[in-house]
Amino acid sequence: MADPLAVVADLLAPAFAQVAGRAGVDPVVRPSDRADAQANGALALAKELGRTPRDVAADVVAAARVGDVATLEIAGPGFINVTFHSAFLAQQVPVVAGDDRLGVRPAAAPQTAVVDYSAPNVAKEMHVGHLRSTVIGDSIARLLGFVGHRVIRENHIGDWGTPFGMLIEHLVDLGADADTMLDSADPNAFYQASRTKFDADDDFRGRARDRVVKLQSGDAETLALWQRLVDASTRYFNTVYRQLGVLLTDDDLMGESAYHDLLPKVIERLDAVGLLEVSEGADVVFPPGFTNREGQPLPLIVQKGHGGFNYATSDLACVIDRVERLGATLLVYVVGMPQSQHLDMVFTVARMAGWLHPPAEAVHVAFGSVLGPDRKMFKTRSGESVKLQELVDEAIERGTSTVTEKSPDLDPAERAAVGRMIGIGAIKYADLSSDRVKDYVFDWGRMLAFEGNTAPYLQYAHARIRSIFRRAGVDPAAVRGLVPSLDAPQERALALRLLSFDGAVAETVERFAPHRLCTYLFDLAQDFTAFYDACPVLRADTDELRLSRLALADLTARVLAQGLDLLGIGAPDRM
RNA sequence: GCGCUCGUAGCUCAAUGGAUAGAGCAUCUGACUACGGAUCAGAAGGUUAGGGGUUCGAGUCCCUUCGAGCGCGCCA
Repeated sequence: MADPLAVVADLLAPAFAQVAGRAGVDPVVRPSDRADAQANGALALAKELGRTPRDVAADVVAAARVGDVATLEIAGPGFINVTFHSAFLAQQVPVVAGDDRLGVRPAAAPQTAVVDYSAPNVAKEMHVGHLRSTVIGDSIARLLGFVGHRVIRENHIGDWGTPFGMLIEHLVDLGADADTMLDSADPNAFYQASRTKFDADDDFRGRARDRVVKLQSGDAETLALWQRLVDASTRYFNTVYRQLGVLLTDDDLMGESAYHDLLPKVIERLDAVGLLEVSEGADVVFPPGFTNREGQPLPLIVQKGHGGFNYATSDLACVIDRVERLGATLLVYVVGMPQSQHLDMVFTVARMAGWLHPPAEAVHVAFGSVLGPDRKMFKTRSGESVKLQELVDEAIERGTSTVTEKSPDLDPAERAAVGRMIGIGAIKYADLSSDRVKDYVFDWGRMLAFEGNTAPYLQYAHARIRSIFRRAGVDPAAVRGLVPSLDAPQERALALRLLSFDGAVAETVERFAPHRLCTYLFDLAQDFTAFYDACPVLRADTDELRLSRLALADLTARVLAQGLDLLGIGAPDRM
């Protein structure tokens, strides 16, 4: 069982090897608009063999044993067009339908993958900036798990550092009122109030600095106060996470504080391998290839002049912890583009120090910004960053009101659940459906539209299929062993698309590119509506054809639901 | 100044170095008393920002110009 394109690639590989006289020639099988697929390998091979591409293609076709899978045809300068036998496609449908993973093959080499995402700060608001990391990271965690990797989610919250001196002192000053302040609707208020006091009050500033020292040295009372701050923020993060429907829980928290004890060790170990240098009073490492404004070597500062550590140190401790304690072989950082140079330097230093070495690798899954209607950074009218909580609330509200309008007969509980699925799905899908390295414009109207490449369109296709089954009175499980008829072109196209889920997931994972999966699901939904329009299901001419089409519809619904789930999006049965 | 990312149809976006650059929205034309019209079929719309190069083949790789955004020693 596999994607038909992968099947034909495997079948062509020996023929290419025979013609080339060596193994390891890529048949270069790609989707095609001229046929079901095309193999482009002959063009590249012709150069190597000093022959014409068409000659090479002819030899490959002659040597290929594709049996009853497909027909091969040479076209153009030397493409090999592949047309699958409909019987082969039909026979593959129940194989995929009978598989819990819907034909998706497990990863050839399962890894232990740490996915670092979301990363909000304690005592601060979550804003749009956290949206992308949270949504993309969650999808990648789901995808990696689905293809069989061992996934460790890590939420690297900002829970350590000098600001905690003033935050804790402010907590002390508030006394009995502290809890209401901490749990107030606006987490920024607490931070702002302490900041204001810090800037205005010399005495407070002094206490805050003393408090940092106490915190660093592990003073029990201070740690207890610190813990109250962390707990309050964690409660707040969790409400947002539950509303967003992301996987993160308290078990995934791995804040900066967790690495605190490892920081001196990082310095020692850098020194031990001879990488540590002193520059302007600070301990630094100079990774090659990085320069500053003046064109001089750019250091990664691991210990400040006054002896404190900074984020580079804790990021290095992170690498060590993930590789050595967790046994990670894949370190995924779902962090915005602006940090690319910093992460690049950290990875480089970690490699130089011997902490990050094959097969372990680190990947920066970078993403662009969320833009407002003016195509500038998404901000409120007053120039503040948009609160994630408000965005989520509005999404649910908008989703719910569309459901109320379109399906007034749903009972209130289901309406609320479906409204949330639509609103949250819309936000997530808008974020995931374009190439993550690019910026995108946040636009309620477009993301909630029922037309076009949106979550509601996909959810609707799913709901419609479920509706067919309710009407048909047929248990979906009963049609899963059927070999469907693929006589109509729409049936055949739909079947081929369904069988390609495997390949779509594979390339999505390989490139950490959820938008590839989105494109696939949109294509699938379009293939389905074309099928639905042209091929009557419940009114099919024969019972056999009715069941055959129900089988295709059922598999479509399951692939849609599974695909959406991998994006972290729900698929309602009615909407 | 140096570095990174982006620039594709009116708009929003696709396109693992492969044939004639594809979708959706909007626009226009058509279909069906509709298995949920939240539909389907079709048309029109392009010098892939400009220039040069590599390649059998470039939106994609390299160089360069222009434009946009973001970084660049003790914040995270």
